[in-house]
Amino acid sequence: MTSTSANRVESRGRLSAVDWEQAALDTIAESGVAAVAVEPIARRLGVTKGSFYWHFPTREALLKAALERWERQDDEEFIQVEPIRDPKQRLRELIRRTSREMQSHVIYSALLRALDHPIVQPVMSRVSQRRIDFLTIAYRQAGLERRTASYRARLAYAAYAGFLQLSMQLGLPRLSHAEFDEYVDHAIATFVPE
Amino acid sequence: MTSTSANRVESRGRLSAVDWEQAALDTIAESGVAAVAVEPIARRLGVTKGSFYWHFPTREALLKAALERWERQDDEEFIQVEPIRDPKQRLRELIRRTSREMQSHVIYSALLRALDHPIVQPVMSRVSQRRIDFLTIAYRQAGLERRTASYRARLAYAAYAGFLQLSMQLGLPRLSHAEFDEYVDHAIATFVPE
DNA sequence: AGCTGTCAATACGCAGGCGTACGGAAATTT
DNA sequence: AAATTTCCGTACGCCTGCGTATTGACAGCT
Repeated sequence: MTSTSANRVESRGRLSAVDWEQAALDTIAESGVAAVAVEPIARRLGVTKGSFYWHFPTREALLKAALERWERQDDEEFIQVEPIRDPKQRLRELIRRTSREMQSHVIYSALLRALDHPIVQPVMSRVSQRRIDFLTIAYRQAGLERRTASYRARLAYAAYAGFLQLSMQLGLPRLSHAEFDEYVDHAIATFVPE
Repeated sequence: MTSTSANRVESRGRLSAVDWEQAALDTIAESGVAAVAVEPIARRLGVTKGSFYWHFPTREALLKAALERWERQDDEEFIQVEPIRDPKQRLRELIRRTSREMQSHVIYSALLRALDHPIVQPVMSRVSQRRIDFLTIAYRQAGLERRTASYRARLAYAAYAGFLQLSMQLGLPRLSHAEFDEYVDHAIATFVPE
């Protein structure tokens, strides 16, 4: 549950910078980076621009702060899978998680559509690199040769990114529940050795 | 070579609707769908809005016409690989082509970042569906069971879409020429049976 | 009670893009 | 050559979003 509504009247009377950052992230999830505009978000929060320009010097500053917040949250989420000792099991679990609670990947998907933006780009670059490294390590531990592990990790990650795009926006694959499970199993069989 | 410049002065004196559509496609390739605006493209073509609103009733109409043009061009391009009889060979060739002349996939990548747009969405839906069907048929001919072929096709296509996004905008994978070739070979080994 | 700092409303100017109205020039037809 | 069609320029009004300036409301401290 992200605080989607939060008319500040019914919560507390004043806003903080964090409120604006969270509202920006909600907006990104719903309508993408381009929708992060001062006046619309102000309306959403039930205030006017006057509030915003007290907390932030500019629109870009809000975007930057929001993305840094997201990046930190994202790191924490990834750590949950790390303790799994068996690397293959860790990879399978990773794929399964991704396929299920995609809601948490909505923002990633939205940011993927804004990779040309100068503020978004470095954030995504870092996040993607860390995730690919994570995969690479797992593949190495699973016994793959160094370069092979690297390629496989990149490939699996590309599939992840593409899958998000296609399923979020295009509704592809148009599958039943049972078929979807089979699809995920197929992905695991294809990407996880043995 | 798309007609990137084409100051109408030095070609012919007047423009047609097709000129505007092509300019729109060039703009999409360079700066994305959001950059398809009347006045900037008019400046690019060396005319004013007066011209545009003679050929098109609205901005949306231009976008629609441009995308329909692209969709037709895209279909023709795909037919080139179709005559290859051996399905596995056909799949390999498809992957190789995609990895090389990515320039022709620039527009696809740009449209992928605008899947939320009501005009873009149905076009991409059709194009993606046709391509996935194309892959599915190849996989079936290669001996895969019906549902397995379907899943494999979707998975390979997701990898294609994700690869485009990551490589176009993020510069990932950051590989040398030799490494890149190995990477492509790895993709083929992973996605094409045997 | 008064001061001060914090947050927000109002009002303004500016820029860029959309769409309209109208008029003019050049090419094409008759 | 005159009329008509085709194409384009100019000027305007509208809207939306950015950022600034100014003023005001309220809280906490003294």
